[in-house]
Amino acid sequence: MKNTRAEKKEKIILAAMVMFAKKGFAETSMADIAKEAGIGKGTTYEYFKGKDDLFFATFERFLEYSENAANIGLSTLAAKSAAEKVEAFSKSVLNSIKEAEKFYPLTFEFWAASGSSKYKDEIKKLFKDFYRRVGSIFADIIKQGVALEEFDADLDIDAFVPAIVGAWDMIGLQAWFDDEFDMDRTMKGFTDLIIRGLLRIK
Amino acid sequence: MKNTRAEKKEKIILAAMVMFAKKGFAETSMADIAKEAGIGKGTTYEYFKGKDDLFFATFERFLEYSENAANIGLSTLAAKSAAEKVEAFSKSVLNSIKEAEKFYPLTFEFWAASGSSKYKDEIKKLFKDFYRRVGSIFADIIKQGVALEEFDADLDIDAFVPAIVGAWDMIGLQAWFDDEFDMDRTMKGFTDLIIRGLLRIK
Amino acid sequence: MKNTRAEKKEKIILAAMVMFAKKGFAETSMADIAKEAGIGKGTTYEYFKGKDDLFFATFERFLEYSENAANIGLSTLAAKSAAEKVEAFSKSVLNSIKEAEKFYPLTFEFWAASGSSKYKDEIKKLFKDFYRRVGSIFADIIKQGVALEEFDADLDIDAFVPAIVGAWDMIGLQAWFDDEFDMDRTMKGFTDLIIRGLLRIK
Amino acid sequence: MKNTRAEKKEKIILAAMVMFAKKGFAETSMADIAKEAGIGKGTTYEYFKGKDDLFFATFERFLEYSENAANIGLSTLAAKSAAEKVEAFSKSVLNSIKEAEKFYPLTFEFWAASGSSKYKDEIKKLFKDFYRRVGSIFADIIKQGVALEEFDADLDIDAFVPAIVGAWDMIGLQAWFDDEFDMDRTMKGFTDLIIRGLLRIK
DNA sequence: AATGAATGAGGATTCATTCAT
DNA sequence: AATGAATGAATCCTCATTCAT
Repeated sequence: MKNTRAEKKEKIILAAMVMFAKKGFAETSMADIAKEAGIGKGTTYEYFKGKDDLFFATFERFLEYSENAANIGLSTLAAKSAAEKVEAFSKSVLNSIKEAEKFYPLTFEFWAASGSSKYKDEIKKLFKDFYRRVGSIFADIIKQGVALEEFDADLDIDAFVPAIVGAWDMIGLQAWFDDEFDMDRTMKGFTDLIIRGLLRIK
Repeated sequence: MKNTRAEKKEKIILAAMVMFAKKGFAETSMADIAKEAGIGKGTTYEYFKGKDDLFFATFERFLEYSENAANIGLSTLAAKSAAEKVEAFSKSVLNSIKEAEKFYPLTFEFWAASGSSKYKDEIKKLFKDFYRRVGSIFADIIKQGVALEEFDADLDIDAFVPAIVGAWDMIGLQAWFDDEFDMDRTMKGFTDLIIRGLLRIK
Repeated sequence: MKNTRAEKKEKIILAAMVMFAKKGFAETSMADIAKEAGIGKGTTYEYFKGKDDLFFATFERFLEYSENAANIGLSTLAAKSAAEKVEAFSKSVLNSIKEAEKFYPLTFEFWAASGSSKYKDEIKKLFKDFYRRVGSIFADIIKQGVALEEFDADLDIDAFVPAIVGAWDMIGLQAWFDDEFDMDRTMKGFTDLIIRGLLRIK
Repeated sequence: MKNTRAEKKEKIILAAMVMFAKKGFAETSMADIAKEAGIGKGTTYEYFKGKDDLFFATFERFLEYSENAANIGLSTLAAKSAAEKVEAFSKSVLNSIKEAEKFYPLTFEFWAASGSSKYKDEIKKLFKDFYRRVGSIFADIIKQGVALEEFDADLDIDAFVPAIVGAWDMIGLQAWFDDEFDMDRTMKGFTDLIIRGLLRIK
């Protein structure tokens, strides 16, 4: 097989994600990553220009995962009513949060990097686009509900959607801080409230 | 004046906040901070054990500010109805976000530090307590609304409140990523939706 | 053709000379040389033990060139008087300096290597022998002039010849430092002075 | 005493000269220099921006020494005739070459650096100016001889002076290559020849 | 109390060399 | 024979921290 190169690159990215999540970007040495990847210290530089470059690659991979998770959520919407779709999408989001839980600190690293790293501008832009895209997926679901006259037409959908998307992210964050935090209950309670707010008032 | 010592300590903390917000924790050198504070490099060590210690002090100061902001929000609730209180509190939160906008990247640093720094456990705990406290303030407002039979009694208030509190934080985050982000509109739209969800359905 | 191996070795040596002249020994990487030679990075090691070995081969080639130049100068001495021979030899030296001008920095590298490289002793020895040989060629010309009673018999020929040979080298060096340096005029003026010094005083 | 700083800087420059002369620039590590100077590894960076910067400082110091040597030679010219002055100056030059003998390989390093180092342009310029200045000192001596009608008026002094100056440098170089090289005899023979060439032919 | 000169641990990176293909 | 992917030794440099003044 000849795609060894791509596979090895992937292996390094994964090792970097593991280490960055565990020790943070600054505290992780290139040697740590090489060791985790099971390769020589110099080999990393055959695949990435340097630590910053590798970090950025890690970020891109992270966004890809997140994006895929959102799309998978979208694909599972066989639900009948709009409210059920909202509920289903929320559950899917929750699942992807849970899956990525181990890597949650990575998110912090990327957010922090948007404030100070060499690639801060690119990172900010990619985050912005990402949140917009996810928001737009969710907004479409709601807009369908409005079209079906299930949800109220007076809502400023594009306004509150970013807040909801953000709220989801923060459920993961609070779970990170609080071992007793009940993600399921919070997600359910929040989704119920949102749906109550969305529904047409007869 | 005798409280010079406390004042100087304060000055150093402030300088550290400025530099950490600008360059991030790892990229900020103790020399940077001393320079920003207008003192000698060695002096910092007369007031703090080391960089980590100073960072932690910075974090405590940050939480204090945030806590105060929430309390100030609380103190301004002269509104009549519960819905108006929710609205007023939201506005107050928005104001404090706007005020702290320049320091937003600091939040990233603290979150990131909860994942890897020397004080990660303390930071996680303090964050957890902070979010719980803010949540509890807001939950009380809603509970009053329920008591007044203005809000629905079936709501699982403690469940969704953390999500709402989180959403507020993320409004600041998205504004950080997106220069065109309209915080006012998002906050208003979100608050309206929440209130619709809270109100008793007659 | 069967001498491919020797040709390739030659190609590598030439590539090394080009790169060493351009970037200096230390700054030139084996990859630079391989690229310049149009071969694979590992191939160099099929022909040379390592970088030092290749450098030494480069030095030997350099001395060969220089030696040939001196001999060619010698072969062109059809001039009649001894003074004319001195003049003709000087001109020939100047020509070879001009031809090698592009490679002048190489000389520095070899001189420097005589001070610190792995092969410093060999290099010193070869340089010594080289200067002695060139000096001896020139000394013979003068001695012939003495025999013909054209030059003064009281001269300590073997004493000053090394200085003259050195002076020629330094004409190249000063031209390297000084773009406005007029090599022709300097060589002519110097040769005239030397010949005046050599001639018998009647 | 407060000039400790300048003294320490000097100490580092000296240590660097010793090490560069011994191992060459590329092979000398900053640790080598620090050790030779008897200071900590990091301290060097308090006084010099980096290795290149230190090297350049070393070069400047080297030129200063050389310049002083030439000027001292000039100041000792109490000789009567112009020929005696030429002789005296030559001797003085020889003395300074002998004194600097231990550091001779340093010259190679600087010459080599003029071909490839970061500061190559500055080094080339300083070398050019240096050789011009030394040449001009020597040319003045000869011109005085011409004015006194001791030396011939037909000589193209500015033309051959650089060659003579170069020859002096190369006497040191050949002594470096050849342990048996007799600097005194070469210098004497060369000077005699030059003077013969300079004198008016009656 | 305040300072900044001195320090050395630590880490990113380069590159000569090896070796499996 | 030719290659280039892999390696780790080696080194420059930064910076948190100490300490003499």
